[in-house]
Amino acid sequence: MQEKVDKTIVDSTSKVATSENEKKDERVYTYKHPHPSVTTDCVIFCFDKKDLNVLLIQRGVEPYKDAWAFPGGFVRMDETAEECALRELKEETNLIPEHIEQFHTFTEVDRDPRERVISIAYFALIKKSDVEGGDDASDARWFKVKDLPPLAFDHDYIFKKALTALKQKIHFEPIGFDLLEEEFSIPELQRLYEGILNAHFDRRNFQKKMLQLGLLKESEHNVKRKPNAKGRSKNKKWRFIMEKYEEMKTNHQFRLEF
Amino acid sequence: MQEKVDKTIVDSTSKVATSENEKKDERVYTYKHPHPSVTTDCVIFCFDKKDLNVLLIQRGVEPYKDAWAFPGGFVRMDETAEECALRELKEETNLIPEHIEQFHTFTEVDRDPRERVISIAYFALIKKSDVEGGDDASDARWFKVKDLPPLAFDHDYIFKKALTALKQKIHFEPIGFDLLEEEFSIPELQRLYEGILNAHFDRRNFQKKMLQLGLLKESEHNVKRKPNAKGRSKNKKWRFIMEKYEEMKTNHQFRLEF
DNA sequence: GCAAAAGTGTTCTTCGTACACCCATGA
DNA sequence: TCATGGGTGTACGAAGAACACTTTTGC
Repeated sequence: MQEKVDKTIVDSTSKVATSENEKKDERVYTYKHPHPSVTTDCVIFCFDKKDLNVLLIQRGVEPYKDAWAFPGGFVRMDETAEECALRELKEETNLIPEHIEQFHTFTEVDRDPRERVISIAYFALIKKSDVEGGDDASDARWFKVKDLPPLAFDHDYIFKKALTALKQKIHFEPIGFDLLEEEFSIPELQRLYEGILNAHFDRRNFQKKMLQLGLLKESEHNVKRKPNAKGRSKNKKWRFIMEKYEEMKTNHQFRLEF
Repeated sequence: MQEKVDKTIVDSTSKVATSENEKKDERVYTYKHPHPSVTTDCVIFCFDKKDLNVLLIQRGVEPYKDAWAFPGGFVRMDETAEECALRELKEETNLIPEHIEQFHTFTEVDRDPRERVISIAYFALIKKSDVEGGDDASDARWFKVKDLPPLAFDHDYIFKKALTALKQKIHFEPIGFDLLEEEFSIPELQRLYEGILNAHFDRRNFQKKMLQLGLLKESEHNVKRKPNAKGRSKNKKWRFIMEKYEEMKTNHQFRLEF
């Protein structure tokens, strides 16, 4: 009932800021109703030649000591969940993703054995070239999606949902380019799609479809050939035209499907 | 950093269950770190002849007194967010949805002026026949999606996301049937799709596509005609075959797209 | 009785799919 | 030099889109 809801809100608002004046370590926060902890977890994807990879961090303490888990941490009172996810990512792995996206919130009562923890989960995409430089944490490692170790907490389930969300999303939006370098070949792009969707496409049809979308342009660095040279040319590189995509999206002309 | 995260978890675990023995009203919950409140909000859709509708509840107290808002409330410590959404739905509107689905979690720091509140949002689908009987709350009312009043908090934004999520979902899964009666005509189904997707389809192509999916069967109550009668027959009713859909889904044969 | 809605099939065009050869690259 | 991978075009079939007439239904 509406009355009840608002009453509850008023109640729990009455936080007794017990000890603003005490020593910092002894400050506590008191509520008339129990509150869960809220964290974010981040499934970071990176694509390397043929394989989709995710970044895991090995836990140093109980519970699930030595098990692998996704990076994440507690949402602060002055930041949104997305800001939290980005901050934790930076702190724990020194990575700044090309794309980040909330995909699900996990709320099973016993998902953390210590206390009630609700986790808002994100998937993030990163280029391989961005990884070199970042990712200096010794307890962090990349794993092939097809070959993951056992994960802590409910992170197996989180991963499954993350992969599903990624697959769904890539059906509709050109987020795959966030996993590739600025310039890439069509076969690279195809391996990416095949890796994520766990499928196989005909090379020629894949290329035709991608080029028909009108979102790719040839790199200026491609070697130019004589107008009627035959057979294979040098490895062609392409670029994704973000502006074109934005334009098509606002005009509702965009439609990708694989 | 991993260390820091776990330390934080340990800290905030040290909840001082201050007063299990005191009078219930004076019991308080104390944490070493501030915790946000966590609520669920529920965007309930219902389809009526030509229009998609949502259920809103008029607020009785400040803030946003008299403004309209989605039903929802605080997540209890012993229930998942989905259980909470269903419980609140039942309590506030006496409705039991055909389908409920989490679509986004809203975490803007100032979305509630009183305190930090994170809201896990669901959309729910309900048949019109289920509404009659439920929905006895005097402060609740159905509104056409195309004609909503101003909403409380960030509920305008929540609604926009809910509608987008519903549109996305109905592209891929036959959840539209949860909004229709057990038996329905093809034109009814078409109006539903057109209403949700805000589009127009050719009647004959729509029917062809729907029947081709193989998920519909004729009602046994349809009047039978002579084998070679001409012209229009009586209004035909159809049923959705859930078992067939499940079968196709497990065999990865299903593919809907509008 | 009349206007609005609903049942019904065919044609054309578009898109997806299957498929083969030649050449560059690097082991 | 040989195997692998990459560039390129065409023909066929399936699916989507456009489209008219007749009958029922409800005002």
